[in-house]
Amino acid sequence: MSIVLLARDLGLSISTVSRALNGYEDVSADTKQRVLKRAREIGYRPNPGARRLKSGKTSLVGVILPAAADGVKFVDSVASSLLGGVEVELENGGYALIATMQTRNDHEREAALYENFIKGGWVDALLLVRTRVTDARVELVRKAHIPFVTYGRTETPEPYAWVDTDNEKAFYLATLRQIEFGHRRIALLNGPLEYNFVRLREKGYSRALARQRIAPDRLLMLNGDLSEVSGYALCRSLLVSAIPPSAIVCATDAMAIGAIAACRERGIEVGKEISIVGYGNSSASAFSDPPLTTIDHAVFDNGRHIGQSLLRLIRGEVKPGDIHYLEPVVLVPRKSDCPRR
Amino acid sequence: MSIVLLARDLGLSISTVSRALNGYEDVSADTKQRVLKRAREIGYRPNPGARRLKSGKTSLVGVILPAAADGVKFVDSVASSLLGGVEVELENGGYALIATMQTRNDHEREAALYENFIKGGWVDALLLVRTRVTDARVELVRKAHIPFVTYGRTETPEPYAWVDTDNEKAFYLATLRQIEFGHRRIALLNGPLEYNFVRLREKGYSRALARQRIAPDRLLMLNGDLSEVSGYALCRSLLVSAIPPSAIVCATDAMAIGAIAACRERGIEVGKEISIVGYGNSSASAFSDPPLTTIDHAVFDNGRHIGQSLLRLIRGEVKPGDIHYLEPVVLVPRKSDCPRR
DNA sequence: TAGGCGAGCAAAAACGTTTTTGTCAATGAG
DNA sequence: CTCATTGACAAAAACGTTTTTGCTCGCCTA
Repeated sequence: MSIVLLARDLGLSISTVSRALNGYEDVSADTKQRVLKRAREIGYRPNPGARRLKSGKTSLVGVILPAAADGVKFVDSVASSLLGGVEVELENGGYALIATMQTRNDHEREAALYENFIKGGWVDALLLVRTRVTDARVELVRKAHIPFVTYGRTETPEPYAWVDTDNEKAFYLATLRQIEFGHRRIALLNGPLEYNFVRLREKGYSRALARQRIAPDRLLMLNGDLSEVSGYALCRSLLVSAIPPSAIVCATDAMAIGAIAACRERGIEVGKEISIVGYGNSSASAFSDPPLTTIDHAVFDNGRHIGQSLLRLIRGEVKPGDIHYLEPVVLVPRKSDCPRR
Repeated sequence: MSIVLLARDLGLSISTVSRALNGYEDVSADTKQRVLKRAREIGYRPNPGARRLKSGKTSLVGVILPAAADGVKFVDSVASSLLGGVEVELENGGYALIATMQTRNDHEREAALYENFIKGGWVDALLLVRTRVTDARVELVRKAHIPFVTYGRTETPEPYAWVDTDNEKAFYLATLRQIEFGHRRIALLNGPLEYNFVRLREKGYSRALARQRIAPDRLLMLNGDLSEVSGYALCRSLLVSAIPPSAIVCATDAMAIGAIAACRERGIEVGKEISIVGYGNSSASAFSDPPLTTIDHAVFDNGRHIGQSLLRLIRGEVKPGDIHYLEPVVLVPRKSDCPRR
C-alpha cells in the first residue's frame, strides 16, 4: 500500500501522486517537485507486480539461451559478451534482462518454452540467439506480436529485426588470406550446419575459393561442434588423409586451438608447415603456440545494438523490418598462418 | 480476465476454480479434475503479474553478475556453468533466474543495485557470486529478510547459506604435488585479494608449504586479475627475477596458459624445466602445449546445489545456517608439471 | 428432533498501481 | 452577469489473481 502512504503523507490523492510520478502534464510543476522529492526521501518504489498487472508491461526482456555443446554451460563465451552489451543498453531504458536456459534441444520442447514465455506474459520483448537456417522460433514469436530482435539472420520472407556479424565477409577474408599465401588445399572446420552463421561462413569460404578459381573440395569442409575437442578430432582426420590440406580456416578459436594441438601431436609445425586461422579473437587466442591469427568481431557492440533496437521496438519508434545491422569484422594477424611451403 | 472466463465456462465460481487449480483440499476430486482438464484445453495460464501482486511472490530468483575483468563479459566461464546448474534445478521448482549485470564496480552503486532489486520486489530470493572476504552484500541482503545463497564464503559471524568449492584443499593439493616433485621455490599466481576464494587459495598454498617446512616467500605470491594477460605478465616478472621459481601454481587455467606463453617466450620448457599447475579444468586446458595439469571442480554441480538450496530456503524447509556445502576437488594430472631438475 | 459438523462451493475483499472520468474554482469572453 | 473554458486535483474503476470468510446442504449424534 505504498503509493497510498505517500499520497497520505503529502495530503494528495493517489491519482495525483501517480500522475506526478509519471510526469503527466495535468499536475502543476510545483506539486510534481514536491511529490518527487518526498518519494525519494521516503524511498518509494512502485510495486512492479501492480504496475505490471495494470499496464500489462513487465519491464523485462527475455532471452532463452541454448545449452552449449557440453550441455552444461549457461552461455557460451560469445553470448556472454553479447548479453553484457544488451544489458548495458537495456538498463538505460529501465528494462532488465531475464535469461532462461533451454536445457534440452528437441524442437517441441523449444516451442513450448517460447509459447510459455510469451503467452504467460513474462516479458515485453524477446531476444533470439543462435538462429538456424530455417528457424521456427521467428515465426512463432512474430505471430505472438511481441517485439523481438534476432542475433543472426535466418531464412524467412517476413521482415524481422536482426543484428549480425558479417560472418560471410569474415570467412571470405580469412580464406582469401590463405589463398594469397599460395595455399590451394584449404580446409574449413565449421560448426553444425543447422545454424545460419555456419552456412554464411561456408559461403564466404566458398566465395573466396571461387574468386580465385579454386575448385571446392567437399572433403575439406568438415563440421564439428565448435569446441577444442572437435577441432582436434577434425584436424586429426585431415592430417592422416591422403592429401592433407596446407591451410585450415576454423569456425572458432577453440577449434583452432584444438587443431593446433592435433598438428603438434603429429609433429607438424603450425605457422611454418601449416597455416591456421581462427575466429573470434578470444582472450586465449593471443597466448596459444603459435599465437593465433584470428578474426575480431565486436560482440559487445552487437549486444549494445540489440539492446537499443529492442528498446526502440518496444516504444514503437521503429518497424522490425527497419532494423538490420551488420557488424564489420577485422582480421588480426598473428603467427599461426604462413605462406605455403 | 482469464480465470473468470474459465470459471464462467465451467459454471463455477472464480474462487473454486482458483482453489482447484492450486490443489486445495476443499474442492472435490471430481471438480478438480474437470477444472484442470478444461484449463489445459482452453490454454489457461495464470497472469504472473496478478499472482505476483496478490501473493507477493515473483517466481524469480535474482543474480547480479559482476562485470568480468575486461568489463565486457556478462559472466565469466565459471559463473556460466554455475548458472546452468542453478537454472536446471530452479526450473523444477517453477522458478526462473533473472540475471542482471553490475556494470560498474564501485561499492555505492553496488549497494543501490541490490537495494533496488530487493526493495523493488523483483525477486523472491538472491544468489550472490564472487564473495569478498568482507562482503557488505550479505549483511545487506540478510537485513532484507530475503532468502539467499552465496557461491563462496565470506567472513561474517551471522549464519548464512553458502555453497563453495574447496579452494583451500585444491591449492593445498596442487602445492603439495609441486613439493613432492622436489620443488622448493614455488610461486603462486593468484587473483585479487579482496575475493574470499583468493584468500583460501593462498591459505591452501601456505599450508602445504608449512607442512613441509618451507619458508613462504612473499615475493613468490603474486596477484593479478585471473586472465591470460595477467598470467603472462606476472610469470614474466618472475622469470626475470634473481632466483626464478622452479614451479608455479595458478589461480586459473587462463593464468596458467598466459604463464606458459611467458615461459615459451624465454625459451623455458614447461613440463621439463619448470612445473606449472592450473585450476578449473577448462576446455582449453587439455589442448595447451603442454597440456595443463589442473584441478577439476564440479561447477555445474555446485550450481545444482545452489538451485536446490534456494528452493528449500524459499519454501522455508530449512534455515540458512543449515546450508553449507563444500564441493570436493580433484587434481587432473597432465604434462605441464614435472620434477625439479 | 434439535444441534453440531464437515464437505463443497461462492462471495467479496484485497494486493498497488494506472487511467478514465469527474469536480471545482478561477479565468476569460460575450 | 452569465456561461464556457481551463488548470489542478480527486474519485473510482479496473487489471487478474489469492484468500478469508460465509453459506448451504446433508449427515451424524445425543
